[in-house]
Amino acid sequence: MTKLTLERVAELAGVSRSTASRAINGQDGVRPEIRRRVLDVVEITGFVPHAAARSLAGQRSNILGLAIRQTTEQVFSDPFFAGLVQGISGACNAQDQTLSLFLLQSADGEDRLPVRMLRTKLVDGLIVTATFTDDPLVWQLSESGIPFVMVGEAGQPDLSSVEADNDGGAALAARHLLELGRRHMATVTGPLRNSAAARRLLGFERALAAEGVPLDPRLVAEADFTEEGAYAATVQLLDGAPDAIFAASDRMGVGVMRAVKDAGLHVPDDVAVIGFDDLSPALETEPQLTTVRQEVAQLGTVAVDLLLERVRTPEVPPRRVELPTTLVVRGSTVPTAQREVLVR
Amino acid sequence: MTKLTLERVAELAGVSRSTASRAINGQDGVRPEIRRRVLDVVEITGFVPHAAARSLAGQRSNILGLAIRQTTEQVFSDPFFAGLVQGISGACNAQDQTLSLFLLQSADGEDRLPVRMLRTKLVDGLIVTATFTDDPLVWQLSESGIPFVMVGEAGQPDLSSVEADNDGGAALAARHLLELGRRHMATVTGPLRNSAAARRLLGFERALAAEGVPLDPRLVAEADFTEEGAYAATVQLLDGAPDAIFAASDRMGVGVMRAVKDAGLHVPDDVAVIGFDDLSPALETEPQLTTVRQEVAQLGTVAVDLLLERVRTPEVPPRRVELPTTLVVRGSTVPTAQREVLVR
DNA sequence: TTGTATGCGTTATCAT
DNA sequence: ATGATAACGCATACAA
Repeated sequence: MTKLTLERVAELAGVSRSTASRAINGQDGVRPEIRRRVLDVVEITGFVPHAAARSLAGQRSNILGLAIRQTTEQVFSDPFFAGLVQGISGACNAQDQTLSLFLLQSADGEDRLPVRMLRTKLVDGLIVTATFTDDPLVWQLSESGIPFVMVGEAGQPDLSSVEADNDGGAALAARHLLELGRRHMATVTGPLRNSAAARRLLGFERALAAEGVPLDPRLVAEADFTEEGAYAATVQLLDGAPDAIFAASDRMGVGVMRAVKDAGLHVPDDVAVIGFDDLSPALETEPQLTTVRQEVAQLGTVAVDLLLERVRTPEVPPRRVELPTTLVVRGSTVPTAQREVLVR
Repeated sequence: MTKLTLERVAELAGVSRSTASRAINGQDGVRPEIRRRVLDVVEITGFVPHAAARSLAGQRSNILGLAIRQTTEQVFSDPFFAGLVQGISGACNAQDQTLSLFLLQSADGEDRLPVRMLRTKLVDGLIVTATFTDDPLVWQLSESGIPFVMVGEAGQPDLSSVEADNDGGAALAARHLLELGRRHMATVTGPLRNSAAARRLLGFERALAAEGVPLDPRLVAEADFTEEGAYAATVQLLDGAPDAIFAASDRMGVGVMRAVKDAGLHVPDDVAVIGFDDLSPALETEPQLTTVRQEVAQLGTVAVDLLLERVRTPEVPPRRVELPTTLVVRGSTVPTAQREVLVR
C-alpha cells in the first residue's frame, strides 16, 4: 500500500494536488461536486495531512503552547488550573489546534523555553499563565515577537490578556458581608506578587472603605492559595476577632473554615466566610462556601480566541478581556433557612 | 536580517549545509575544528533548527504525547499525576523531546485522537495513563501501530509498560500491620476497574491470607481515590470495628484518618492507618501517614525511556518495567516515641 | 474553477 | 571528511 499523501488522494479523486488541498482546507473556489469527491476519498482512505509538511509549507503549525510557570505540584493541585486547562483544551479541539504543555519549572529551563519555542516554530503562539507582576518571561516573550497572550494581568501595556474582574468580584464579596451586618472584616490573600491576589485585596479594601468600614491592616493575612496556608493565616487572624473572612480562593476558603471551626467558632454565626472562584472545593465544606464565581473555563476559551487572533491577524492590536464575576450565596454566610433563592 | 536557517549558518561557518547539519546533530565524521566553527556560529546567532522541517526531512518530530484519559478535574487534583507529569516532563527535557498533552475527555474526542495523532505524525509516540483494564483506546492504538507505552497495567500482552509493584507494596503494608499485632484489617480500595487499585487489594488480601489472617470481605470498601470518597467508605467500614485500615492512596488515607478521628477514635492506638504513594498528602496529616512509597516521578522517567525505545528501535520487543516499593513508617501506625529510625 | 510550478528548512544518499 | 542533490508532504502564487 502506497503511502497516503495528498498526492495520492488527489489522484484517487481525479484532481490535482492543489485542488485537493483547497477542498480539504475548506477554501472556496472549488466546485461543490469536486469538493465532495475529494472529501469522499479523504473519508474513505482516512487521510490526515502530515503535520510537519503542512507546518513547513503553510508557515503555521496549528499548535498552541501553554506555558506554565508554577511547579508541577502547584499546578496539579489547583482546581483553578483544572478549569483553565479544561477551557483551553476544549477551545483548542474546537478550533482544530493542538495543545502543547510546557512546564517551566527548572531554573535553566526558564530561558531555554523562549529561545527554543520561538525559533523552532513549533508553536504558533503561547498562552502564559500565573506570572508575577514583573516576570522576566513576559518581556523575553514580547521581545522575541512570538504571539502570546496572558491569563492574568499583563505587566506590559500592549499585550492581549484575559482575567476575571478581580476588583469587582472582591467588591461583591465586601458588599455582601456588609449587607449581612458584618463590620470586622478580615481577609486571607493569595501571594501578593500575584496580580490577581493583589487586586482581590485591593477591591475588597476599596469597597469596604467606600462604605465607611475601612479594613484593619491587622486583619489582612497573606497566604499562598493553598488550604494549609490559609489555615495557618486564619489562626493568626482569629486573634483579631473578625466576624467575617474573605478568602481569595475557594481552596483557601476551605482552610479558613477549618481553622474557624477548630477554634470552636461557628460558621456563619460567629464568622461568615466567603471564597473566590466557585470551584469544587466550595461545595465540599459544611456549610457550603459562599463565593465569588469566576468563569474559569471561559477564561481558557477566551485565551485561545485571543491567541488565535494574534496569530492570524497580527496587525490588529492586542486587547484585554475582563470577565464578569457573580456572587454565589451559600451557607457559609447565610444559613440555608434564611436564604431566598438567590442563585438560579 | 536574513532569515536564520541552516543554510545561513553553514555559509557563516564556511561549510556546506550537510556538514553544518552533521556538526549540529552531533554526528561523527566531521573534523573537530570544523565542528567547533559551526557550533560557534550556532551559539552566536542563536540558531535553532526549524521543528517542522526537521520533522519532515528526518521522519521524526521529537514530540512525545501524553494521553490522559481522566477528566481534567481528576487529573488536576491528583498528586500522583503531579509527580508523574513532573517525571515525564523532566525526562523529555533531558532527552530533547517536547511534551504534548492530550486531554481525552469528550466522548467524540475518544476516537478522534487516535486517528488524528497517528496519521498526522505530530507525535513520535504516546504515553498512555490510567486506562481501565479493557480500555478500547489501547487496542485502537495497538492496531494503529503508533509506538506507545502504558503507565499502569497493559491490558494486552505485547506492550511496553511501567508500573509500581502494587502487589508487593500492598503486601508490605499488610505485613507491617500484622507485625504491629493488628488482626482486624480493613481496606479502602480505588476503583477496582483500575488495575492498580485491583492489584493493591489483591496483594493486601494475599499477604494477609498467607499469614492466616484472611481479610473479611465486609471490611473492604471501594472508593474513587479521592479524600471524600475514602471518608465515606471509612464511615461504613468503622461499623466493622477494624483495628487497621489500608488506604490504596495517600489522598484516600487522609480521608480515612479524618473519618476515624471524627468517629472519636485514635490513630494509631485504636486504628492504624496506612496509605500508598508517599506523596505530599501523607505529610499533611496528624500524625503523619505511614505509607507504601512508590517512585512516582521515576515512573514517568521510565515511561519516556520505554517510549523512546519503541520509537527508535521498533524491532526490539516491548517490555514491562515494575518499580519496587518501600515501606515508610510514620505516626499513623507507630507512635513517634516507639519508633526507631526506620527511614533514613 | 483548476492545474503547474516553486518553495518551506532540514535530513539522508551518494559522490567526491 | 565534505559537498551536491534529492527527497520529505504540503500550500500557494501564478498561469491557464
